[in-house]
Amino acid sequence: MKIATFNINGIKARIGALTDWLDEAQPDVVLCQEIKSVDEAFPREAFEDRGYNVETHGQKGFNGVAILSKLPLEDVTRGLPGDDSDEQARWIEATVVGETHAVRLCGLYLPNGNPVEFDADGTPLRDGKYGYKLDWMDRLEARARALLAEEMPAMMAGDYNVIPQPEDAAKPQSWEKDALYLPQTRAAFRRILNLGFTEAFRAREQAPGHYSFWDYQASAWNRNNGIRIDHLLLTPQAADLMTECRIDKEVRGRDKPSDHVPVWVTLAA
DNA sequence: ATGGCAAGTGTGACTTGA
Repeated sequence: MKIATFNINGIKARIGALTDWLDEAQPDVVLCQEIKSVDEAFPREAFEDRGYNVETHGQKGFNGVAILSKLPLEDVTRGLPGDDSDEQARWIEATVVGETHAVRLCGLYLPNGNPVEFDADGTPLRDGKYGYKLDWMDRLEARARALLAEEMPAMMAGDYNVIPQPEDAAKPQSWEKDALYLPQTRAAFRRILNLGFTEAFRAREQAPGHYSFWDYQASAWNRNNGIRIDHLLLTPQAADLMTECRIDKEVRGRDKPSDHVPVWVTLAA
C-alpha cells in the first residue's frame, strides 16, 4: 500500500501536475494539503475518473485538506479535536483496509506560525499566529496519544511546517528566528515523536540534503535552497509494516509545480 | 542584508504562505 503526502498549493492550479504525478507514481492514497478550495468546488471528477475516492475538508481561499484513495475511505472525520472555535480546515482522518491490515490515516496541515513576536530578551511570545501554531501542536499531541492507545497501524502525515533538525535545511542559520525552526517548535515536534512514533523518512535515510519544499522566490529550487517540512509519523504497528519511504524531488522541476513535492511510504498492509 | 514568487479573490491590490 503506497501512501503519499503532498501539499499541492491550490487544487485548481495543480490539476495537471497532480494528475500527471498520480498516473506515473500510482499511489493508493494521497493526503493533500492546501487545496485552497471549498468542498463544492473541488474537481472530484479528475480523480474519480482515475479510480480514486475523494474526501475533502475545505474552506474558502486558504488551507484545506483532502484524501484521494483507490481503497474505500471509512469512518471519515474532519477537524482536529480540542478546540471547537477553530474554523481553519487543517485535519482529516479516514480508515483504509488493505489485504492484511486496516490503517488509520490522518492528513494534516500544521499552521505556519509566522510572523513570530519576541519579547525584549528575544524569547518568542506564545501569541498571535505563533501561539496558534503551538496550541495546535498541543492538540496534535493529544490526538497522537489517543492514536497510539488504539495500538493499530496508523499515521499522521502532512505539511508539519516544522524543520526538525539542522540537516533538514540547506541554510539552517537563516531559519533561526522563524516559526518553522524555533527551539519551541522543534521541541513540540519531538514531544510527539518521542511518544513512540517513527518519522518515516529519517528511519530510512540519515543523510543531510533531503528536502520537500523549495520557495518560489530567489531561485530557491535552482540553488537547492530547500527545507524538509513534510513528514509521515507512523505508530509502531505501522512502522513494522513500512518497506520504503521516498521524496519525489524531481516533481519540483516540472511545469507549474507546487512549492512542495510528494513524500511517500509503502506499507506491507 | 535584501528581495525575490505564486495562488486566491475577483478584475485592482490586497492577503497568505514559508
